[in-house]
Order: sequence, then C-alpha cells, then structure tokens
Amino acid sequence: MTLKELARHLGLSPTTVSRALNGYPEVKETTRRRVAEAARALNYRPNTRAKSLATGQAMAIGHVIPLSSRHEMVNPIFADFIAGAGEAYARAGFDMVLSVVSDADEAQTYRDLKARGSVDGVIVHGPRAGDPRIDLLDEIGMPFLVHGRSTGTNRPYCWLDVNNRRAFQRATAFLLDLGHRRIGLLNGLEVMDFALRRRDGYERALAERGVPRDPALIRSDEMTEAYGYRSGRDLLALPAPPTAFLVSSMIAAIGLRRAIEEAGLRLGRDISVITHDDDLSYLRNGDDVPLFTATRSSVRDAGRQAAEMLLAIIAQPETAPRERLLEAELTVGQSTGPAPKGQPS
Amino acid sequence: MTLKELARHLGLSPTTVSRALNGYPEVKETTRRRVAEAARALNYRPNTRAKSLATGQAMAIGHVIPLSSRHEMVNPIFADFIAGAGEAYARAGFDMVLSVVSDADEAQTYRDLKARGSVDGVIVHGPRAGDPRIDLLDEIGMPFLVHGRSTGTNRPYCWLDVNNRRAFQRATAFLLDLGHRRIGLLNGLEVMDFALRRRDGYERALAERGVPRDPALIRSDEMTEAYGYRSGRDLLALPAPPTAFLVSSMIAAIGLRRAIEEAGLRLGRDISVITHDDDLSYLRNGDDVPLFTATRSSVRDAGRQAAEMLLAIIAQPETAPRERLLEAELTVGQSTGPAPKGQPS
DNA sequence: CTACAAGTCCAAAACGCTTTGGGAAAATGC
DNA sequence: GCATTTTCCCAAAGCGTTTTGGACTTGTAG
Repeated sequence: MTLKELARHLGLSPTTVSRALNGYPEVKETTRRRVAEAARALNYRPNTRAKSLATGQAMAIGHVIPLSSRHEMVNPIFADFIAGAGEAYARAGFDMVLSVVSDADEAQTYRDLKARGSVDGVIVHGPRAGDPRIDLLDEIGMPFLVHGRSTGTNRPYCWLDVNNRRAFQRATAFLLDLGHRRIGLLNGLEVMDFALRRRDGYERALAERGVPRDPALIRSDEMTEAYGYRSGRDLLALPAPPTAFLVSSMIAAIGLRRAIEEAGLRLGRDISVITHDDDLSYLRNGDDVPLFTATRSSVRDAGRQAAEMLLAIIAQPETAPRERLLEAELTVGQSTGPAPKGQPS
Repeated sequence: MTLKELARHLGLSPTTVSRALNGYPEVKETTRRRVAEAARALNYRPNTRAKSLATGQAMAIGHVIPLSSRHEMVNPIFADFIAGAGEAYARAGFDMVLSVVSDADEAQTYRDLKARGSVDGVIVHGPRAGDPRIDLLDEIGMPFLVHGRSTGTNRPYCWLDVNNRRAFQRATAFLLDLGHRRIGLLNGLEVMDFALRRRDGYERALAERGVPRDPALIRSDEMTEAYGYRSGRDLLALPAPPTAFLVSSMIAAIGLRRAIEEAGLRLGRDISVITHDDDLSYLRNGDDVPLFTATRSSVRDAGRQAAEMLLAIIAQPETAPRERLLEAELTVGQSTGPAPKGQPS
C-alpha cells in the first residue's frame, strides 16, 4: 500500500493525501477525516526510506555500543539503558539503530553513519577522559549526546551524567563516619571517565578526614562478578585488610560477597560494602530492605532522559537543554555497619 | 558527497559510477579503479535510504525485544545475543534496528515494520507456546527467525534453539546419580517455551527413575536475583526441603546461593545446584574451575548464528538451512556433590 | 572494407514520499 | 455584482540511488 495507491483509491492526488496525513492546514476537514479513515482501514504506513529521502530526516537515532576489546564484553547496563531510550524513541516515532563495534572501528562507524545518512544523531556510550569521539562527531557535524562526560575535552558538548564524584564522596564519608579507616575501592576500568570521577570522590573524602590513601586497596577493571570475587579475595588476604569496600557495580559486589563469605566473614558486620546500583531490572537490590547499601541511579531512567534530550536537540538545536546531572541517592541497606573494634589503624 | 557529485568530479555519468562501485561488468577496469580511488579519497558512501528505495532492500534486520509487562524487565541475555548478532550484521553490511516494546503492542510493531519497509526481516525473541507472532509474520510476509521454538505451532518456521529439554534432563539425571531425590526446580516463566521444555526435561528424568514429582518443589517466574533468593529461602524452609536445585539462569542461581548461605548451609556440600549458564560476558561462571555446575550454551554465539541464518534465508529463501538445534554442555563445577546421608526419601 | 559483436558509457525512468508553485472554486468585501 | 481573498486541491520537481534501454567506439570475422 503506497501513497499513490491510497490516493487513487480515494480519488485524490498524492499531494492532498500526504498533506492530510501530515496535518497541513490546506486540506478540508472532511477530506482529512476521509483520508485518515481509509489509511487506517487499509493499514497504510508511509515508507520510511522514501519519507526520509524526501525530508532529509532519517527518523532514527544511532547507538554505537563499544565492545571491550580486552574481554569481548558488553556492559550489562546497556540493556536497561536501551530499554529506557527505546520508550522515548517509540513515543517520538523514531527508530533505534544499534552498532556493536570494537573500539578500533568506532571512528569509522560514526563516519559511515553520517555519510550514509542512516541516523539523525547518536548517543555516545562509555566516554573516556579526553574522548576523541567528541571531536570527531563535532567535526563531521553529527548531533550527539554523551551518556557520561569526558574530562579534558575543551569544546562544549551535550551530556547526561550521574554525579559520580559526589556519590562516591558521600559513600566514602558514610563509611568513614562508621569508623572505617581502611576502605577498599573496586573501581571500574580507569580509562573510563565515570571511574575516574568515582575515584576522585573517594580520594577527596579520604583527604577531607586526613585518612591516608593506600594504593594497595584500590583495584580497577571491567566490572564482572569474577573481578569482584578475585579482588575481594586478594584484598582480604592482605596483612592489613580493609574493613569496608566501595564497589562500582552490583555485579562486582556480588562477586565480592562471595569472597567475603568464603573467607568466613559476615557481610555488614565484619565487612561493610557500598556499591553503586544502576537499578537494573533483573538485579534489583533486594525486595523490601535493600540488600546492599548503595548509591543508586536508574540507568533505565537515564536512557529515557538521554533519548529525550537528544530528540529535543535535533528538533530545536538552540533552545534545548544540553546538560543534565543526575544525583544518585544513597540508600542504606544491610551491607554496612560500624567498623569492628580493635582494627589496626 | 552524493553519487552525482562524485560523478561530476570524475567527469562520468552517475550510471557508470554506480556500476563501477557495485562491480557490474560493463565498465572498463581502469575507470573502475579510478572511481574506486576517488570514492575512497572523498569518503563517499552511498546514502542508505536512497539505495534501499531504489533496490527495495532495507539492508536492515529488526529485533523486537519484548518488555515483560509485569516487571517492566528486559531479559539480561539480550545484550549478549545482540552483540553476537551485531557482528554478523556488520560483516554483511546490514543495520540492526531495535524496538523495545511491551507485549500488547508487539503485533502492531511487526505490522509497522513491514508496512514502513524499514527492515528485511526480524528476529523473534522470547517465543511462547503457540506464539501468535509466528502466524502473524507468516501472514504479512515478513521473513523471520525465532530464537527458541514454539510448541503447538503447526506451520513450519525457521528457528535456532538450545536443546533445553535434553539439557535439563541430563542435569536432573546427574543429580539423581548423585543420590538426590528431592530436587527443586527454579524455572523461568512457564509461559515461555524454553521454560516448558526445561520442565519437561526435568520431569522426564524423574519419571525415568521413578522418582515422584513434588509440585511444592517447583517454582516459575522471571529470572531475577530476588526470585532465586526468595524461592530458595522458601523451599529450604519446607519441612522436607530439597537437597538439590535446578535453576534456569545464573542470576537466579546467585540469588539462590544467597539464600543457601543465609540458611547456614554450604553450596556443593549441603545443597547441590545446577544452573543454566548463558555464558554472559560479565557473568562468567568462575575463572578456572566453574563455580556452578551448569548446562552451558553461549547466547552470544546463538546471536551470531541466528543472524547468519536469517541473512541466508533472506538471500536464498530456498536453499538456506531453516532450523538449528544447539546442544548445551554439562560442565561440572563446585556446586554439586553427593546427596547428604540420612535424608528423608 | 563491411557487418556484426563486444566493450563502454550515458540519459532517463523508477523507487515512494514531500514540497513548491500554481489554479480553480468558494467565500468575502465593498 | 465585481474584485479580492481564502479554501482546497493538483501537477511536477526533487531527494540519491539503481536499472533499463540505448548509443557510440572499438574490435573481429568474413
């Protein structure tokens, strides 16, 4: 069912039918209704390709999701982020096109997306410090929004981020208030900007209280269950083990819990743990009482908001808001408690 | 940079340039090289929309991923499945377009995809028994491949699936061999076809040995960590608790482990657990020795193969293979052991 | 040297839509 | 009742490709 066929069916010109369906004023109300009805009855949908060829709008947003080349791993938060973004796109009549791409090919992917005109804008995932993609996208004139931020980038760009520094600063302070002095940090990969900010928050909180930073207590890697387990096991085996941990993701925290229990220690009593919680749908932090004390920020919600911002930027590049900083809430669960007495300082 | 511009730049007609780039024979080898070089130099890429309008091929595959309406949850295996599929699409020059859609709108989404011509085919996720989507897609003439199967569908369709029945039958037999007689089953949602097959495998194995099936030991729900925990806690509190569990996903198994440890029991000694393991990148089943005894089948690999099959079906509808059954391997880890003595039969 | 087949290239139509530039009919102003 | 605006519709051009149907050149056979 094409426009032309529909038009012939109605005894009208394609022009009129097109205008009727797109809400232009120069068509009589009764014909508009007649057209709308016929369109519904015949299940007519304008061909996307033809439409965007004519309008120059792709009506699609690209998500280039980087594949960690080291571990061939795709970050589990993407599913939820994309679910959120998908909602916003669906409402606006946009498609979402995904490219899963290893770091090396990423620049070329953006270039292709632009040159082939397959999307109106992209969401940049997993930004690093001084991320070259921002310059690239600016250069080729592709509208974009960064999920996260990139320190060291001087030109302005649009972003939506969680206040990672503040979140980890507060979490660290919370542990310090409970009397903990040796606090392990199981951070994400520290090429990632969010991980750098979290580490900064952690170190600031320590510095504020004059607690010395011990590099032996800091780990950084991709946030898998195995990483949480291994790091926990290693740190707990130190001569002066930490009494508390700050962890960058629920998945890693679950691995850490395994290490803690395997060491015969009790979570929340012997060892305190605060994790960042992206509020993933399949990994809710407990039912009623949160299992882990956590800095929580729904990544699904972030996806929804990011998509809405990008759509607004594409629609009205001048007036749309260009930056948004979400605060994570610190929810107290069962995984934290006062530092055990008699610890070596 | 359009074809026309490139042609003018070269002093050729658009026809010739198009033919040169697409490998048609009626163009001199030297001009072909000249064109190819200029295209590379000027970073020319054919506009996807124009191309597919002209050819009638969308050069894109749709993935409609259902959003569980009850829990607003997106299954964590999608990320890995999509990563695998994305690889195959990238190689073939196809785009991947995603629609995240709640069950109610799914039929309309497929209709739209077809009517708007935005994809050449779709992958159907999360099939149920007698899934109406199969009839629908057949009816509207959209090529598709099902990830999983749908019992009770009489017309033939293309699918790729794991042998879930066999996997769970073997796993159950394995536990029976170890002397377990009360085996809990934490299944996925039993409207899903894969869950029905797993249950069938479980029950067949019990029947083969003449072990009576106890409905009190069977749970079925969306596979979250909380579900694993809750079910484990409840079943372990029964007057005659199970000595072993069969679990439908790593995430749920992790919740179960929490319940087991909280009950003061030891995984692999007091309680045996076998889980299905989708081999998710962020949730590897241990480093060297598998943590859980598991029926493993890489969902990422399934994504790759599914995509390749669908592409083949679109390219040569007659000759392409239309069905593929993957076997899960039963890998023995630390979570299983002989049934404790002195249990009530 | 002619006739015919390859070998190369091009102009124009087509894909399905939007949009520009009218044009006829109806409504309005005086 | 006539001029002018408004209302409603249409033909045709254009978006960037591919593809059809030649046309001109060159090579080859007789």
